[in-house]
Amino acid sequence: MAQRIGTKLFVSRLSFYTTKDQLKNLFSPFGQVTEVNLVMDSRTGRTKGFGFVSYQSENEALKAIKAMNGRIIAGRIIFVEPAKDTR
DNA sequence: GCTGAGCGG
Repeated sequence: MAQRIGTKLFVSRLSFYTTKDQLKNLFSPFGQVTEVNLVMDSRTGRTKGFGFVSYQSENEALKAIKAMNGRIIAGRIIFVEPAKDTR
């Protein structure tokens, strides 16, 4: 299977006030985002601090990773890496 | 009103 990226991106270490809309406009210019999902907590109704971003192609997803990995968002460092294809 | 490793529904 070798190294497979996948179109799903795992975005973590976000600020607790960052929303899905923020991620969308931050990851949109790097490629066509087909899906943006911010994981919410059922107890507080706020973000867990991580989410998922999907692109049309793996090359766009990989480009977004290199472009946004370890970048400053909302004054915090965010980690971007391919999500597990455990789906 | 806060916190801070991880892979959601």
